[in-house]
Amino acid sequence: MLKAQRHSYIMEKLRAEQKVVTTDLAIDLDLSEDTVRRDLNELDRKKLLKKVYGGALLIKERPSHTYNVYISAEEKKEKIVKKALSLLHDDQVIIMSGGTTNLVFAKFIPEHLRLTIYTYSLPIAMQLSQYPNIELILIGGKMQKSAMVTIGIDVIQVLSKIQADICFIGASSINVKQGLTEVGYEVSVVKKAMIASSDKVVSMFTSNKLNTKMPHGVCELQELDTIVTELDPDDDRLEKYRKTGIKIL
Amino acid sequence: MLKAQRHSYIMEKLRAEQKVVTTDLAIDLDLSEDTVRRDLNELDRKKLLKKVYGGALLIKERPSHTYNVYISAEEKKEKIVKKALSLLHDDQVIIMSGGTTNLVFAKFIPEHLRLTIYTYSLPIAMQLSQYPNIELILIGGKMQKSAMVTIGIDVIQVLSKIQADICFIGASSINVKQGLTEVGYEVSVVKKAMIASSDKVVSMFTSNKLNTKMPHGVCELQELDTIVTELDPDDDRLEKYRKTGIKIL
DNA sequence: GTACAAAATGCAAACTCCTGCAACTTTGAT
DNA sequence: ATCAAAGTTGCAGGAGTTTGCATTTTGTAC
Repeated sequence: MLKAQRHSYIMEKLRAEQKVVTTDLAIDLDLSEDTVRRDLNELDRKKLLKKVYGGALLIKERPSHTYNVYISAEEKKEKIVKKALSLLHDDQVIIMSGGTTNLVFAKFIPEHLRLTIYTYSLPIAMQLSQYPNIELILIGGKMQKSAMVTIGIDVIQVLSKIQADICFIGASSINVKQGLTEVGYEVSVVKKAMIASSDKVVSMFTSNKLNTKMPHGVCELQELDTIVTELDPDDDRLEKYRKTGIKIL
Repeated sequence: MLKAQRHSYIMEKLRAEQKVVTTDLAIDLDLSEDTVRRDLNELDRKKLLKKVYGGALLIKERPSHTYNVYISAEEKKEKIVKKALSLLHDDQVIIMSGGTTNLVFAKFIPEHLRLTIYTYSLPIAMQLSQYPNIELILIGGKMQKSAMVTIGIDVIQVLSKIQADICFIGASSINVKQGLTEVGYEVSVVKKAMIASSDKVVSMFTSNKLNTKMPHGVCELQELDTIVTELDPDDDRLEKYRKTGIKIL
C-alpha cells in the first residue's frame, strides 16, 4: 500500500471516529508502530490532524473566512471551457466578463500560460490570483453585489482604453435574430464596451441559453467570432447558428 | 506500444483501482520503470493523476469554488474591531485598506448601517457584498496577488478624487518616531493617498505591531486621529503613544 | 519516585526516483 | 533517398525516501 493511501485511510478513520490510536492503526495497516507514528507526525506537520500521546485527534475547522460560489451544471461547464482552452496562448491580453462559466474557465487555465487578464468579476479575480504567470488587472467600480461584478461608468472608461486580443463573454441569452441579450441594462453596456475593445470575441454558454431573449441587447450574432457550448459542434440544435458562419467549438 | 496507448491503459487501470504502482505497471506494459515513471510524471503535469512515491493516485476532488482567507489571532482582532464599531454611523463615506484586521471589521459591521465604502481589497469587497445597505465601490488596478489587493497608479487616481469622512487603515508597523511604516513601497503610496482623502484617519492593529519599523513611511503618528489595539487604552505599553495626544480605543 | 507504554533518534537495508547519456525511432525538409 | 532535428527508451550511478529494529528519551499513571 502506498504511503499516500495510508494517509487517506488515517484521515478517513479520523473523521469517522474523531480520534485514532497508534497501535490500532499499526494493526489495521499491517505496519510497525514506528511507521504509523511517522505518518501521524507528517499529517500533524501539515496541520491535518493533532498528534497526541497515543494517537491523534481531529483538528477543528479553523474559523477562517470562506467564500463560496455555487456553480450550476458544472460538468457541462467544464466540457465547454476545456474546448475553449485551445484559444489561449502565451502573451495574450484578455478581457473576461463575469459569470460562472467564465469562473470555471479561470480554474482550468493551464498554470504555465503567460497572460494579461482584465476582469471586473471578483470571484474570477480571486481565482486568477493563484496563477503566478498571469498579470491580473481588476477593473474597479460600483459593485453589483448579487453578481459580484463591478459595473458603471468607471468600468466602461477602463475598458474603452484597453486593446485586447480576445474577450470571453458570458451570455444570459442568445438567439439568431437578436444575438446576445442581457437581463440588466448596465451589464449590457459593459459587455458592449468589452466587445469594442477586443480583436476577437468568444462567448461561452450552456445550451439552455440558446434561443432565449432578454430585454437589453449586447450585440448581433455576427459580431461574435466563436461560440462554445457543451454540445457537439455538429448538433442539430446549433444548425441555425452554423448557417450564420460563426465558428462553433 | 505507443505512448498514447500506455497513457490510456494507465488511466483506465487507475480509474478501476484508484491507484497504480510503478513496478506493476512496468510489468503490465513490459517497459522499464523509468519509462513508466516518465509517463506518470507527464500525466501528473497534465493534472490527470497525482504522482506519489511508488505510484500514482486518482484525482477525485474537483477544483473547489471556495476561497479561504486565514486570519491569525482572530480573537484579538475581534476585540479590536468591536471597539472601533463606535466610530461608525449612518451616511458616512469610508475608505478601507486591506489586511485581515479590516476584514474582521467588515464582518462585524451592523447590518442596518447605511454606508458608502471604498476599498481596494478583494476579500473585504466580497464580505461587504453581503450587506444590502452598504454602497460598495471597489477600486480597481493591478492586482497584488499575495495580499489580494489592487495597487498602482489607478488606485491612487481614484483615491485622490474621493472625499471620505473616515478611513480605516491597517498597519504593518508603527512606532512613535517614524509613525506608520510599510513593507511594500506601493502599498505605502496607496495608504498615503487614503489619508489625504479622509477627514479622519483610524488605524487598527494588534499590539505586536507596536514599536516596529518597516522600510517605507506612510505617515507621522500625529496624522492619525485614533488608533485601536486589543489592549486596554490604559495599558503601559501604550504610554508613549498616549503622550503624543493621539486618541486610543 | 517507579513502572511501563509511547515516542524520538540513529541506523542500515531496501526501495524509488532523478539525471545524463547513448542508442534508437520518428518526423519533416531537402 | 538522405539527412538533421526532435522525441523516446533503457541503463548506470547517485541521490533521496521509506521502513523496521535497537536504543534512548519522554510522558502518564499510580
